[in-house]
Amino acid sequence: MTADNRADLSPSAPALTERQEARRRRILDASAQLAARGGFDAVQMREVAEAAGVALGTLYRYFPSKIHLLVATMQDQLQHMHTTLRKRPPAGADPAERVSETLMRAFRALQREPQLADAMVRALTFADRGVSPEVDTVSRLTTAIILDAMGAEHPSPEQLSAVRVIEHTWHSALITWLSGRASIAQVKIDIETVCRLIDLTAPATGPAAR
Amino acid sequence: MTADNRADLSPSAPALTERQEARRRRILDASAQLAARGGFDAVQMREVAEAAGVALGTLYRYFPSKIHLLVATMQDQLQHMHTTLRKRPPAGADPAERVSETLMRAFRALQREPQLADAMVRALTFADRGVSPEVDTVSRLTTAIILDAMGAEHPSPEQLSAVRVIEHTWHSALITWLSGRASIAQVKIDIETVCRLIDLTAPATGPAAR
DNA sequence: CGCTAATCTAGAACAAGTTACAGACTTGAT
DNA sequence: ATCAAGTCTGTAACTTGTTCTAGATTAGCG
Repeated sequence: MTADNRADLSPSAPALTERQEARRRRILDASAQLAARGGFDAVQMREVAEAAGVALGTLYRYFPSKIHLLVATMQDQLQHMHTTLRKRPPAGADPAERVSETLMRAFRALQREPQLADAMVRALTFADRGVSPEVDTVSRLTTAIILDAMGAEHPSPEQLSAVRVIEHTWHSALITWLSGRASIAQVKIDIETVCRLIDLTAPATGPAAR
Repeated sequence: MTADNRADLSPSAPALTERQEARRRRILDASAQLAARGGFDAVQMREVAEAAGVALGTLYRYFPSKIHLLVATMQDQLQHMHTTLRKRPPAGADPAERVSETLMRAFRALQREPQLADAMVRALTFADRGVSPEVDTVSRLTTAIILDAMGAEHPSPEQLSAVRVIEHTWHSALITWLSGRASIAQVKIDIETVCRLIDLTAPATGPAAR
């Protein structure tokens, strides 16, 4: 049913043919599958190409580097997550609760495929200037998810700053968890801590506000 | 004067001879110099070895991977920074101000050698489990710097959480700046925003408190 | 259909991180 | 001073990301 929900993501893309769309999908799937097995290192370009039934040169035509490929994989997964989350919005009373609930839900999803998470997050933070547009897309998706959870249609600049800081914390906390330097509980605490910033920047919330 | 201020950093190290200490230093200096020129990519193990006047195998004996080398380089630089900062403590009135002042000072230092910053920060966030101990050392150093700025001798668990979130934001904001996705001004805002968490967790500060 | 440009394939080649190894040099203990 | 163990050097080989090339296929168009 959700056949073409990425159409508006890259308006610069020159409209792929059906076979090309299929190739792209095979590549992304192969990437995710290899990543789920062995993390970042297991996503080897030759293996991705073979698993996707595509020549190495073609793989590089679609994704100009391993980092591009993995960031695109992350885009793909985030999209899933976003639609999933929209179906069951968080139930918390205030925005801070809803955001941390949402992020913890995402976190639990990542825990189910820690190796995949490893590959995607490492690629994301390792990406250099050449991948900025793609990384930015991921960032915008993440922002959208958080704003959704907050229920902020027209966020103030202050709220946007808070969201940025939440994103920073989210990425960095994931990294500490993935590299075994922080426990799941620790990540939870960090997320809840940073979400307190939302209350701090809330513009007169509550029923009797204004 | 500050001849041996890293003695207590790695009690597990098996006491190097003088020549070995000198080799280690030459390697770290070569690493920092190459990094300052061309960032992460310019730190090539063969070149580091040559610049340090050491065989490739020896380089790998001292630092088992490029990531280890760059994380150690970061340790080294952080140490400098810490002693520098201790000389002129931040002047702000409340802890949040002092911490953001300190971090902004560190940020300005990094701006002077953006390529070096790139190499170190990318290595830090790309490091996997095998480098955890070293990355942890860097993290502890950073924590110490922040706690120093806060003036918190015996931080509460809540305060420690805030510090962790500040560190997350610090690292991730640096990355967005290094990859050209955020301006210097943006980083400043993010740091100031996250530092507000400190007030939130302050245990009865000020003379007339409680 | 037949042409042309773009795309795809297979495979070689190159770059840089990492490993392996044989022989020379240091170190520390006796 | 001498010996054993450990360290360092120089160099080649291996791995995986990336680039390149020549020829086959495909897509769009008249």
